[in-house]
Amino acid sequence: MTHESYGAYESHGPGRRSAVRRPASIKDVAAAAGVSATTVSHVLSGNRPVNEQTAARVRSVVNRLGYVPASLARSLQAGSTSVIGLLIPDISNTFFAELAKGAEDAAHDLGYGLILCNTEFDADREDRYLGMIRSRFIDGMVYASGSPPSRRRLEALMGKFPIALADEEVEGLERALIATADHEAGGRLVGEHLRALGHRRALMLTGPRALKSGVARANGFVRAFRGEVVERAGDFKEGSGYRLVAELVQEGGLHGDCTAVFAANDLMAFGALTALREAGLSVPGDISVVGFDDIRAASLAHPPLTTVHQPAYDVGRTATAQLLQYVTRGEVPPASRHTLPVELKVRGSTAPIAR
Amino acid sequence: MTHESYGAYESHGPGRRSAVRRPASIKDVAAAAGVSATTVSHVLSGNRPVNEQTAARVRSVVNRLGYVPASLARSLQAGSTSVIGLLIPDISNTFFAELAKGAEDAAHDLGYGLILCNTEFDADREDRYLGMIRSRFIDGMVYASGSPPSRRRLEALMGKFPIALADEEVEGLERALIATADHEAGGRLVGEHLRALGHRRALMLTGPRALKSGVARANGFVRAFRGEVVERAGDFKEGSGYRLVAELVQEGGLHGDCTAVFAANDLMAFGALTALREAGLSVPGDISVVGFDDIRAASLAHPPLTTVHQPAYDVGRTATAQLLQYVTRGEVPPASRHTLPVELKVRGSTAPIAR
DNA sequence: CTAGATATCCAAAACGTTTTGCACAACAGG
DNA sequence: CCTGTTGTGCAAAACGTTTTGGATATCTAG
Repeated sequence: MTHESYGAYESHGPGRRSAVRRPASIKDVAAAAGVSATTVSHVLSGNRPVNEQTAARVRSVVNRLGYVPASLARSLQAGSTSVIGLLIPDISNTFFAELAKGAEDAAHDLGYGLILCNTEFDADREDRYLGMIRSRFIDGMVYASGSPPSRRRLEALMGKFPIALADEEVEGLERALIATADHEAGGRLVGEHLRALGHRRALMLTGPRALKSGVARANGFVRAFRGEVVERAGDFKEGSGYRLVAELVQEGGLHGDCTAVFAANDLMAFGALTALREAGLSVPGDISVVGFDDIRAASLAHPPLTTVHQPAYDVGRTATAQLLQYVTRGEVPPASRHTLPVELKVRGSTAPIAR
Repeated sequence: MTHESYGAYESHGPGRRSAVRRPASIKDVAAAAGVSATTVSHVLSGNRPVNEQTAARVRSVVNRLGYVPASLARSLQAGSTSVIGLLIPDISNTFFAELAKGAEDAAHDLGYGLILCNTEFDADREDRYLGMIRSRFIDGMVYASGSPPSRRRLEALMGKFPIALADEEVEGLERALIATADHEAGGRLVGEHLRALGHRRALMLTGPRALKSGVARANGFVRAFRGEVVERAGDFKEGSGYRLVAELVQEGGLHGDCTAVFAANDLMAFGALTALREAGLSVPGDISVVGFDDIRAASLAHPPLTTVHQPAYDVGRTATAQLLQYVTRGEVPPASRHTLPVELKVRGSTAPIAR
C-alpha cells in the first residue's frame, strides 16, 4: 500500500464543524510550520537530513493538522501505485478464495494492495479490469483462469505490463510467469488409484476444452488409467456435473458400464454425486467418484470425496510473490514456471470394483 | 473503475523495440495531432464540442499511439479514485467470500474497483488498510467485522470518511450505515426449533463476546429456547468448536446433560461434529447440532447441518450499494440500517430428543 | 455595417506530492 | 585569508490529467 499514516487525523483546536473541509495538504503543513513543502517532505520521508529542531516543529504541526500525505499525488510522482489486481472468475469458489488469500498475503507482505477482479467469466468485465493495467492504475496483474476470449487480449498486454498467470496456463502464452499446480500429476494419481482398485472403464468429466489445466488433468489420467475412458465436457460448475451424469444414467450408459467417474473439479463431482444418488446408485458401492481441488466441502461431503488436493493458497501466493519481484524493480517479468505439487486424498467415495 | 480504454495499445509504425518506452501521454497525442492537450481531452471526454474533422484526426493519433489516459492523474484532478475497500477477516471463509462477491458486484455495477483487505483479525493489518482511506487512496470502505481494537480507530474515521458496516455492528457505532442479517431472529428460530423438538438444555458456542452479531444470536436463542443454556465462548474457528466440545465431553458435562449444541457459526459446528463423533456420540441420535451461516459445506456435511441461512451475498451487496450511493455524491453517509431476513434450514443434524 | 451569438481552440491553473539543483551560512584546514 | 566541506533549507520542475476563462474567427440578425 505505502499508504502509511504519518499522524493522527484528529483536528484539535477551536475547529468549528464546517460543512466540508479540505484535508490538510503538505503546503498547509509547510505554511503552519514556517518552512517549505520540500522540508516537510524531507522530514517525513527522511530522504535528506533536516535540523532536528525544525523537524520537531514540523512533526508537531503534522500531528495537529492530522496531515496524511495524499497517496494519489505520491503515486503519480512515483509512477507506480503499489496496487496490483487479481483476476479470477469466482471468489465464492473456495478454490479461488484460497488462491486469493495467498495472493493477498503475498501482496500485503510487500506493502501492496490487491484489487479483486471477479469476472464470472464475463469477457466485458475482464476487459474492463484489464483496462486498469493499461491506464496504469495497477502495477501488475495476477491472472487466474479467465475466459478464452479475454486471453487473446492478454497476449497483447503480456509483453508490456507485468502479468503473472496463476493456476491456469494460457494457450499460446508459454512465455510468461506461471505458477500452477501439477495438474498432469494429479490426473495421473487418480488414474493409478482407480486402476489399482480394479476399474477399467471410467467416465471423465472435463472442463471447457480451452483450459489447459483441465486438459493436463485429463491427459495425466488417461495415460495412467490405461483403460477405456468416456469423456464429457462440462463447465466446472456443479450443475454441469449433475446434468452430464443424469443424461448418461438415463441413456443407461453408466451403470454396469463405467464403474468410476473422474470429475475435473470437486464441484462437478458433487453434481455427479447428487445425480447418482437420485438414480439410486450407491457411491462407492456401485460407482466410485473422484474429484479435483479438495475444496473444504470435499471432506465433509457424504461420502467424503476422494480428490486431488491442490495447493490453492500456495499457487496464489507464489504467483503474486513472483510477480512482485519484478514489479518492485519496474521490470516486466521473464518466462518462468513454478509447478507446485499436488496430493491424492483417498476418502470414502472410491472403492475396489465390485465383481 | 473509470479506467476505460480509449483505444488499442498496439503501436504500429516502424517502432524499434526500445528498452523501456514511456507510455504516450496526452501531450504526445496533442503534439502529434497538432492540437492542444485541452482539445485532446475534450475529444475524449466529450465535455465540450470539437470540430469533427479535428476530432477524427485526434482519434486516429490516439489509436496509433495506443494512448490510454493515466487514471492516476485523472483521479488526482478529480479528487476521487473510484475505488473502495472491503475489509474482512478471512476471504477463505465462504461466508465472507460470498459477501465479497456481493460487494464486488455492487462496486462493479457503478464502475468502482474493490480492494480486498483481508485482515486475519490482525490489528496492525487493519490499521494499515484503514490508512488507505485516510490517505484518500480509496473513496470509501465496507467494513465487515474487524477486530475489537481496530473498531476504536474506526470511530474516529467514521464521521470523516464514507464507511459502511456490513454483517457486523460495531459497539458504540450505532450511528452508521449498516447492512446486517437479522442475527437475533436467526437465534430465535434456532431456539424455537430446538424447543419444539423437546430439547430443554443446550450448549451454546458463542463467538468472541465483543461481536454484537454473536451476542444477538445468543440473545435471540436464549429468549426463544426458554430452557437451560450453557455458554462457552469460541473464536468462530473450527478448532475452537472442536476444543470446547471435546473439553466438555471429557468433563462428562455433555452427554445425558445437554441434548443439543448451538454453534454461533457453521465452522464451529463442524468442529463440534468432529469432537462428538470422536467421542462416540451420534448426531442427531444422542445430540442435535445447529450451526449458523449456511456455508456451502453445511448441506454437504454428514449429517447435513441444520443451520440458519444468512444472506451473505445480499449483505455485501447492500452495504456496498448503500455506501456508494453517498460516495458518488461525495457525501458522508448518514445513519441507516438495513436488516436482511434469515432462514432456518432444517437438515439432518437435529432430531427430537431421545427419551 | 455592426453588435452579438456561435464555433473552435488554446493557455494556464489546479490537483498534491517528490526530487533536483542551488543558495547561503558556518566552519574547518591550509 | 582563501578554499573546500558540511549543514540547512528553498524554488522550481516534474508526474498527467481536467477545467476554466479567454481569444480569435465566422456567422447572424438588425
